[in-house]
Amino acid sequence: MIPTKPSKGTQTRERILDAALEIASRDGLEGLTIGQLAEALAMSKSGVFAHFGSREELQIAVIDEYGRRFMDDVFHPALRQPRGLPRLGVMFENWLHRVQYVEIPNGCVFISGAVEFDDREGPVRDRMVLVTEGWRGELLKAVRLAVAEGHLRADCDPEQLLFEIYGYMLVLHHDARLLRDPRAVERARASFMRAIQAYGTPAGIALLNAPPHQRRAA
Amino acid sequence: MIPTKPSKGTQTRERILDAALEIASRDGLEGLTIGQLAEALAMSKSGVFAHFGSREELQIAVIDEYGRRFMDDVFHPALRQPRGLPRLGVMFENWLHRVQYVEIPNGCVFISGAVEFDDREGPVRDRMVLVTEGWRGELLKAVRLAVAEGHLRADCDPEQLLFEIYGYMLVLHHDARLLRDPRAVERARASFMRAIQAYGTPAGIALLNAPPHQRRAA
DNA sequence: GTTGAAATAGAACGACCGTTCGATTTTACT
DNA sequence: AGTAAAATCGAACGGTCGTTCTATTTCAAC
Repeated sequence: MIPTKPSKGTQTRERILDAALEIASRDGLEGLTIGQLAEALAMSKSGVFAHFGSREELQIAVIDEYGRRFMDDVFHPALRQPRGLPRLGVMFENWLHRVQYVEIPNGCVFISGAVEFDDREGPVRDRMVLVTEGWRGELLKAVRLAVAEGHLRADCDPEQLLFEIYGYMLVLHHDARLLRDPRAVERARASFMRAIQAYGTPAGIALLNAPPHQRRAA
Repeated sequence: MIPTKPSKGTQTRERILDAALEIASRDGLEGLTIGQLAEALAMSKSGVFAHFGSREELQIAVIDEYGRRFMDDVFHPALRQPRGLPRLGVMFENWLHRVQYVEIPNGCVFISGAVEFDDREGPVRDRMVLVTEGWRGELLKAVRLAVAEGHLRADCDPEQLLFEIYGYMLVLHHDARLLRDPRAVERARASFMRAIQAYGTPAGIALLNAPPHQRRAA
């Protein structure tokens, strides 16, 4: 199938989504309004509106697009690494990189969305849960593979380790953005390393520390 | 000084603040509106408004009151414990207790407020930072005392441990509220215990595990 | 009980919200 | 080039927001 030139509508939709991601990162999904979006794009409110049909659909589209970009930055490149701690380690480093250079400066839709919708029912909340659990599920698989490879101890509870890793990322956001602590990134890395020290096998830890990550390898 | 009977205005202000805390916990400080508040109290908007002078002042009052209640539940009772790991452990348990029975059901103003105001300037953000750093400062003191008492290893970085503990609480909120994971409380406790295993001395760990916490002791 | 102050109500304001609808412009295809 | 469809606009809707006024009611001290 030859890639068709995207229609005008599709192009505009992408432009809108791009601006919407920026606003939603900064102000949250609740702070994302159609009027604001229209002004940023020099369009009319109804022109923007027509592309999504409702604000809820717009919010859901933003969640999906944000998740896609996140996975492209953090998850997919790490799949080139060998299973086990090397792959998990690169996932964490990619994550840290994205947090440092994208989410700390601009905000994170996963985090603000989680807080905004954690006690609200409806399709937006459902999509937040779906996308979050998608990423967490992939992380969990990576941890389990590390156990299977013998890089993490057999008695390591993968969900427990996942819980702790996720916590380090949440507090990294919190400390870097609210408290403006420049040491937060290093603290998060140290926390991860300490967790691996506790849950890892000597062989796995050696594999994690040995080679400089070659994230561009085939 | 004999406690004067609170004037009508003071009484109403407390009623308003009480309802405001409930709404702000659920909907965040941004979701707290004067109209909603007035309806919940069966008052007029202007009647409510007059007690605070502006919405910002109301938000700040909510932050202060929330912080006061938090410290009364979590921090102050723990001061009856001996310095070091016993005190730190009770602080953590009190915290866990409050999260489990207050903040998971109703929401947490510290967390939603942090996300809402982390990239906004102004007095509300400043107060959020102030109250958050107040609590974190007390926690830090408790950790440092545990090092001084020899309950935590001399090479333990108190700010690093604090970072990790705070992370466990943030992910506990996240998992319990967004993902509705009932195991999150146990996961947070296990994370804390693992951190203490890593940073603690044998003497300190023994002190932490030995006596059932007697939180009512003088 | 009277009186001055404090507390509350009620209406109105300009602003922005999401959404609808009909008119108009722009695109895409034969 | 002509035409049907797609895209966009502009105005309007009811609603809620924080805030400002001016009354009116309620409180508290003498």
